Amino acid sequence: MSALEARITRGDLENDKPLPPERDLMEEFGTSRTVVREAISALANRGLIELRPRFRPIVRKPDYGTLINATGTIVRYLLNEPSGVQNLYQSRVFIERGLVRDAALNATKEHISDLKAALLANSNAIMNSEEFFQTDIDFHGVLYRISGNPVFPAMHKGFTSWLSPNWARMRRSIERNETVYFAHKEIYDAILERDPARAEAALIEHLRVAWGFVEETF
Amino acid sequence: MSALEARITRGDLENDKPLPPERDLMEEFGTSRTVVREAISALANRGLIELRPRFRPIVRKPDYGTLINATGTIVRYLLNEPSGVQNLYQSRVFIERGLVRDAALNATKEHISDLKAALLANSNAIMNSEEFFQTDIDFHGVLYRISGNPVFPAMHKGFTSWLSPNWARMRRSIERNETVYFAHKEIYDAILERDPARAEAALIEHLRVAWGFVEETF
DNA sequence: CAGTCAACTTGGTCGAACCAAAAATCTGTA
DNA sequence: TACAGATTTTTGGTTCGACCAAGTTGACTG
Repeated sequence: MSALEARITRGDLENDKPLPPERDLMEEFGTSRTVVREAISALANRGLIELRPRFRPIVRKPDYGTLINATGTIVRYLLNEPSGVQNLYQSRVFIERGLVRDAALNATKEHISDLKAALLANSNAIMNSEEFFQTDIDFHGVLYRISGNPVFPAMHKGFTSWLSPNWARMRRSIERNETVYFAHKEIYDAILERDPARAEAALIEHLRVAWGFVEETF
Repeated sequence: MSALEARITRGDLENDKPLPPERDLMEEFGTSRTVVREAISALANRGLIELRPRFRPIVRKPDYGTLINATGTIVRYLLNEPSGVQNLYQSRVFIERGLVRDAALNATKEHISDLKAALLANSNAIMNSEEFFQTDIDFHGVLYRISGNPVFPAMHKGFTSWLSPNWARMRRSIERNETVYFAHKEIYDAILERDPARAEAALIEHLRVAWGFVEETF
């Protein structure tokens, strides 16, 4: 049963390597194949194993990303509840407010440089809404990375994948891209000037406006 | 397979009610019991179903708390990795910094009253380290509730359950309880005075000191 | 009417079997 | 010998039937 889980978490099964065949495992644990399969599917649901049909299960050392993946199903359900989207979006705003404040206070030259590059890519994509969407995500992604804590990039991945369905419905236009770009620039400038309050204010305004764009399509 | 999941998320299976027997489900979906069982265990692993041995599975409408429960296994693994605990604790500090800032800015009279009550309970428990531990958690819990966003209390539950193993090892004493209490009071006072910067500073110092208490026992 | 015990229900496990696709092996040709 | 194709073996996915033990139900008894 969960002895299998132990074998994985203990690490005596290497990462990215296929699991032993089910028939070997049932012999090793002295149990039936039914039990082995249930254990495997349980581990797969928790993200410790990657399961492709007809292929040997692959051991995945869990990282903060698998955490996000594992929660996907439930989050998607919660988003369908009253104010589910709002609660999540509000959480995102909360996080990013803290992130930009910290960025303004602590960002290194490299971080600033990354941010500038993301901003440039953002600017270059204004005419192409498809591409702009991605550079938009990337710009915010840099903010999450500046924290230096791997938890935050994972959260960013979660936010984007969970909220993008709503986001994707948004009507796009070059003017809106420009609006977003200038908002990003304002955030960048505030960080450059080491002004956390201004950075936070700029971010709040940015996400408020963006939320308005999304809401408009209900 | 996932048609079962649909039946639950669609809500035509009531919350807190037992699932139909496996043998009925296999008839309903025209599949074997093995498949039904795998589907059920999959849902259980995601927290949509509560599974007690020998009892009928109980449908659980997922909330933000089940999200935390579902991630427990993976988080516990991540905590065993290098700087896993540090990453999580740092995330907690980050969140609470934002929370106390917002509390200082937006807390209502009721919130302040709740906080005051939590502080009082904290004070009353100084002589009893066991009880103090709980009131300590509760005090921070109020901070999470003030946000008004159900995501945050769930995060609080996660932080406490994930970090408490480390926390529990901490050597306790009345002096330390007093130190913690005064730190809480400082945070409370700053919120009362609507001073976000001071509240944040007090919280940072508080959690820095507390971390030191924990680290001391490595 | 309450308590008890037997019969039924139901989740947990097992074993055997079959299928299809992947992996490994073999074979024949160049 | 080397390589491509055919063949065999392995292996995951699924089904069926059976058994056990614990929970549930209900009838029977005092």
